[in-house]
Amino acid sequence: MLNSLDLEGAPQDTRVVVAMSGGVDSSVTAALLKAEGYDVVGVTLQLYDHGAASHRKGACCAGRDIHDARRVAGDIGIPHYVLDYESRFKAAVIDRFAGSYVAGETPVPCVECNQSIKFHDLLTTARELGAKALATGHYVASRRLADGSRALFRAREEARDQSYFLFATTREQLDFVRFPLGDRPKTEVRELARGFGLAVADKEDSQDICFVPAGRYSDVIERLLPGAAVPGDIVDLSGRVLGRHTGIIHFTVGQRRGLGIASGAPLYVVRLDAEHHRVVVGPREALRTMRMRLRDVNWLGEGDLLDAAGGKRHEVFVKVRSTRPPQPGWLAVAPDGVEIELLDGEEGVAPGQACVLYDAANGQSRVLGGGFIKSVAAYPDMVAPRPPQRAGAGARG
RNA sequence: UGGGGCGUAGCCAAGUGGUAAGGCAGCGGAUUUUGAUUCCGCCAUUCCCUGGUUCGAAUCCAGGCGCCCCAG
Repeated sequence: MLNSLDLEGAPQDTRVVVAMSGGVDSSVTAALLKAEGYDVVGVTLQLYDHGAASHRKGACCAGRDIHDARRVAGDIGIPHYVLDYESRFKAAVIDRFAGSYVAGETPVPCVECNQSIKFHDLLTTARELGAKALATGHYVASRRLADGSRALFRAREEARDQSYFLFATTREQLDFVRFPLGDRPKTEVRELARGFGLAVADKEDSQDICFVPAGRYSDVIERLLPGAAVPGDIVDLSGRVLGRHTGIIHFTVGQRRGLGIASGAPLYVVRLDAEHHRVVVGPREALRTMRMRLRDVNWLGEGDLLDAAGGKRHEVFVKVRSTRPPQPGWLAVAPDGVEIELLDGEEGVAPGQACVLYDAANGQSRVLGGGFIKSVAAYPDMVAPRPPQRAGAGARG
């Protein structure tokens, strides 16, 4: 008989470390497990600046939030530790973030953080503390399969689903991590928070990059890597120079604002050429990507990726950003990596971003894994004629 | 200094007597636990200048200034 965390033993004999950010979700996670009788230990990671970001709304893991986490731990009666992960976080997340932009890519620091801090270092720490599991407040679900291993699924509330940021979680990590909120809607979590009398019950949701204090991520890069912003040309798809920019680190594929070029129609960043410090711009149509190559693929579907693909195309549903539903596509294992083809294409697909794969378009589909986008098919290759708007599309319903 | 054309916001541009469209750029906000996108809002008391006609002028007239083109 397994307990609510799919573990052997009674809750009171089961130590669980909860990663507490100081926000509502992780606080409720801790309170929930404590209420069930688990031996809960709260751990908060101090990840960056002590003071600078402490009063900023929607941040986590520094200053004010650490105090909130400590207070919640005290209120629900669990031991609480604050661990200094600043240098680890800087090396694994912030430095790589900056390097990625300099290389003309667009990083997803939240994935890096989950991958190398929360589910790596913190997981090790949890084991050292004698925990049988590490629980977080992420909105994602994991379920025990027949063979005892665990699989990852989207959250019940699709709008809250955070699986995009967790695709890189390995099977081993998945076996140890639990997500008690994955099947609960946010409104219920807020209610639980009030029910438990948590001080953070009405705290605003976190958003934006946590370690960027005032919203300008490029300031962080320039502080970290002086001289990283190299001015260059803004060119159109044919190479004609349209203007100048102050550094490709200020841009990402799909971006419209900030180009400062008045042409009749809006211009979007189509590609970043790090080697020549050029920003390539074009019309919105040029933003559509049909194919991409992935690196550092983490496969969480059935069996081995090669077996799963079986030498042929494998139907998948694809997310290239957190805020859009999975789109239909095909996965193929090529000699030089995994290639994804999208049926309808996506706009503004940037190298460096995550490409996450699912087994269905809707509902709590299973996360099949994903990878980082290494390259996208260049625009000229992509002018494959799109079918005209189906006039009768509505008739089929 | 012969002829022709033009001058409206940072850029493009509609408006030919009735009280300054629109697009782009920019700024601000909403949305978003990555970057973007998207959406919403703001953005010329004034039309190169001066004078005139008119109840009323970006629009008509005169003069000036500035650009552009064609010139045997």
